[in-house]
Amino acid sequence: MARWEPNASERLQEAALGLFRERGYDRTTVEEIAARAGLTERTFFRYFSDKREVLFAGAKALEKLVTGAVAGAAANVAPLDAVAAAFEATAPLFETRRPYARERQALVLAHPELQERELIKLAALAAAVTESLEKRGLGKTRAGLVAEAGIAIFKHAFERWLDDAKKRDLAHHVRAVLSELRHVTAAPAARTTARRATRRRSTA
Amino acid sequence: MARWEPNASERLQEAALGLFRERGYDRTTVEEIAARAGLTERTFFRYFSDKREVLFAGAKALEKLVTGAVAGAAANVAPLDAVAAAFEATAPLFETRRPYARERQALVLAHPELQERELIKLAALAAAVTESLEKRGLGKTRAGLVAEAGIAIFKHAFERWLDDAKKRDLAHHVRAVLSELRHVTAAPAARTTARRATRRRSTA
DNA sequence: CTCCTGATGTCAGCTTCTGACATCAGGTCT
DNA sequence: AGACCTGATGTCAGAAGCTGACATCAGGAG
Repeated sequence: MARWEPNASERLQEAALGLFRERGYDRTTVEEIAARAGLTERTFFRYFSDKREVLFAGAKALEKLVTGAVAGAAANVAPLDAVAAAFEATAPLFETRRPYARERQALVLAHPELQERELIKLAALAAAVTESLEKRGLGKTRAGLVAEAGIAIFKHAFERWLDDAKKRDLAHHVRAVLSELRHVTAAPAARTTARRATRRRSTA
Repeated sequence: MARWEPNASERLQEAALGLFRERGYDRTTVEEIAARAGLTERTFFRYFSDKREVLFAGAKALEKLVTGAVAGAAANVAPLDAVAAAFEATAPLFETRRPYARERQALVLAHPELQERELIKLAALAAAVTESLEKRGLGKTRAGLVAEAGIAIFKHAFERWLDDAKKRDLAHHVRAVLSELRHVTAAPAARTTARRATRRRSTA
């Protein structure tokens, strides 16, 4: 028989989420979270470096999944396609949790401090993907751009997925958004139909 | 004669930067910053909503400049070009301050809490640009993608500009990075020379 | 049986940030 | 002129987040 109840971290996460739902994020203290989990404030801070972090426990797993997929992509796949495919591969992580994801999204959106944390997690993910791409031989800037484009695709795909009345899966939206990105970044040679030529400086 | 020394906000910014340089960010308290500026801690928090914010006073001006330029771009310019041009237009804001920008960059890079703040400022900028693009008739997702691509271009261009031994201006680097982005997001029809066809699902 | 380890608790303290209220020079209104 | 208002600042108390140092103690290792 163990000395303490197991799964302290999970208990803290559940307690936190419950309290945030009931009272809101700011009106919940770390002491209250710990108490609900049967622990003390000090122990909370041993598991999570700060109050926000309790909502981002899954970030490391996501990062590993994505970077692994990028690293494992066939060498002849275009970098952006490899990254998009890697994000498609995360669909199973979320598939069964759409209601939870929606609730979490609303919570984060309502609190700038949580948005900041989300943004730095995504930035860390972008950095990790960048590194994977550099190992495939891409230059630093290009690797960074592709990684950040991938993050942008993921963000918009995720948002669409959350709101999708037709309940199509995340991978579907990733493909759709990738297609839009390609459309919108395509070089502006001949746009729509009849237009006077646009004055263009030669880039690069 | 005024009742108080003028330019309280500027004095606080200077005091903060000086102390951060001398002792480091974490070992500087808000009370010390205020004291150096001849004010009290309470007054500091009247000018800046938190300790980090004192380093981001220029963000609003940057946002106005960029969104203004996007809104004022000719209607026949491709959205991504309009956004890139808007970022090129920010060059004068930085041109004379390369050493300061470098120091600030190092400070932010060394402190995750400052990175978070920088990221959310960029996200706000992206949101503002997105709105400008929507007014030009772009759909929500496309506007968001273009804005975020623009931010990515700006970030990498800025980094290159900081380190550029040849001291070329920011606009030059924006154009170069834009070109790289276009290259790297181009649809992968016929890549380099001899390759076996890549299996591709039809997107969208 | 003893010792060590590791998860937890206890406690004191610093810093950030906020609300409530006080102060008071200078301009405004009559 | 004199009363009054305004707005920038100061003072004070306190909540909450977070940290370092040290104590506790069940269970495993030897």
